[in-house]
Amino acid sequence: MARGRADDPDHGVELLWRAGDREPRQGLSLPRIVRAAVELADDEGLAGLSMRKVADRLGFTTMSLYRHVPGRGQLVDLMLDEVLGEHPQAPETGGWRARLEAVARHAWEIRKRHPWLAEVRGSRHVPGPNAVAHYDYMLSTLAGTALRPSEVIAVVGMVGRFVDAEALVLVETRREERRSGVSEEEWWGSRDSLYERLDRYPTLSHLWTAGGWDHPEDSFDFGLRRLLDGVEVLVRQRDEIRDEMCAECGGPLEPAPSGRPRVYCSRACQQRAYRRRRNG
Amino acid sequence: MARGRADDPDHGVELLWRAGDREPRQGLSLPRIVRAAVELADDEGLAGLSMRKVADRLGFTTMSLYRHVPGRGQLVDLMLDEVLGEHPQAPETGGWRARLEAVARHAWEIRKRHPWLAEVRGSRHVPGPNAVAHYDYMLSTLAGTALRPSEVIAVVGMVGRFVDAEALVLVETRREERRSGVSEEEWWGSRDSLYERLDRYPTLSHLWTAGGWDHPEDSFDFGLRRLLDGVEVLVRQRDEIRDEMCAECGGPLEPAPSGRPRVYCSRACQQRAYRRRRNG
DNA sequence: CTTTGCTGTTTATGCCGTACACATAGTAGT
DNA sequence: ACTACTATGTGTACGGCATAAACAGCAAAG
Repeated sequence: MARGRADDPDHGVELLWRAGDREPRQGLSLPRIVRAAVELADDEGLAGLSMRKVADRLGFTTMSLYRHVPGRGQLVDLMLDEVLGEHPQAPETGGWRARLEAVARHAWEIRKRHPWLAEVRGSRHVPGPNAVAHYDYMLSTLAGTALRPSEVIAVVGMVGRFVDAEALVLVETRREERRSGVSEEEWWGSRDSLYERLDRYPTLSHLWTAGGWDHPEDSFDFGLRRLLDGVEVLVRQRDEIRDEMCAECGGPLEPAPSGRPRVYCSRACQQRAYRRRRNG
Repeated sequence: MARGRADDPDHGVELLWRAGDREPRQGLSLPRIVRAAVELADDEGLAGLSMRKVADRLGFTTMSLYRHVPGRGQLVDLMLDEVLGEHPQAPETGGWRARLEAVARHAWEIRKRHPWLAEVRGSRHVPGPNAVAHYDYMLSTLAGTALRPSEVIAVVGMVGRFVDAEALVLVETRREERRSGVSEEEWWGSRDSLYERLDRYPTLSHLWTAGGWDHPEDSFDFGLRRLLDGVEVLVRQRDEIRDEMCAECGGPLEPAPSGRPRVYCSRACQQRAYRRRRNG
């Protein structure tokens, strides 16, 4: 096995989704390689992850890895699913907002433990079972709202990108601090030759003297709150619309004589929805 | 010149902020290097930007570049400011929301022209004059609101990261499509071996059959709207608070007998604010 | 006329991913 | 029991990357 060329995605799917491989008592094995790679990336970041170093860590030659993994790219895919498997989503209760916030904070925690997660780039990473489980759970937080399917997907995508963007700045500052031995604050504090030239920028100067940089907001908390507020605006909007129209055909909804809120405009629509739910 | 080592940030400041260098009629020069590098990155992305290729494009040897630029990192800093200089911020009118949206869309356009902008990583890029001008303008859009200084800064940071995150997925898909000759849609459409395994994920399946992926939201437009909605919630909240307290000392505000909204609680506060505005 | 500094070149070091040919060992088939 | 095949690990090599260090030519300054 592992004979597929590095650019055969289907082989990657196979590697990701086959479960419970027996691990040989000695020698290399895919899970061992992946775990070593995760450790390495935790220590040195994704840029510091090289096939050579992974092999060294395991006490084998570089090329031995290629007997088990098609290449570096696929190794990263496998690492992704590995760490998501270590942090299963704990089902939360509450409204959509509480659950979505919990899911975002969970992703944030995972990225603090494995900072390289946010550094993974590329649009064609085959998701493994754990990644899909996470994604499905994120989607489920909004499934109960009146958001349209495409909107649910868009919101989840946005939240994911938000967490990654925040994690990315975090890991970058951390790494530069570790590499140079100079803290971010110190480094920027030493840029006098830069600050000398900033007088001519009015708003910047004003916010500076007003102390805007002295007690900055927590970037993640602040951003997450704004983001959820923005989603909430949309959810409320959709809820209002839902209250006025048929959930199946979108037609107008006459108020029920009983005063109880109606969902479908006719018995026909109600049954169509029921059948759709059974089949799909 | 250009004798500073690659890890001397002050030398980078010097390079970025000195204006109007005379360009020699022939031979290398910093502006020519930067322009060639921008062209290259436009074509091949930031990962495709190498000192070798820049030098080739100019018809010089690799090492000749190092006579003018300390290293690749500083070159990227210079490229950043170069392209921001090509797209000056057009002053917009309107409320904070219209202006902030315009500024975000402007940044989005720049990133579509120079996709590598979003790929620039690292927390210690010295900003050049054009970068600072852009930043100052972004800050100014919110200066008229009741947001606290730290909140203005946080919002601007969030918007910037949002645009970069969206630009990043765009450039990544584009590049993979160009590299492989297979469109994103085709590629994912060919992953049958993956889709076979997704039945067990309920929300995912439900949204799939509901057609959530058939007509996806425009990621940038959708996200920007949510984001601005979220900021608006905060602005409104702060405005309410502002209406109830003194803009200078934060103390309670008694309603004026005339009914006209008051801003300061006392003449003393009004004068303090006036003096502060004159000095800062 | 020589010294100095600016500019470009040459060579070399140490990373990286991975293609390819080879060695070895265990196993299935006869 | 002998053979052929397969799985697994190794060694060497190629092309690409950033950049350090030494060197060569040339122009202006002394």
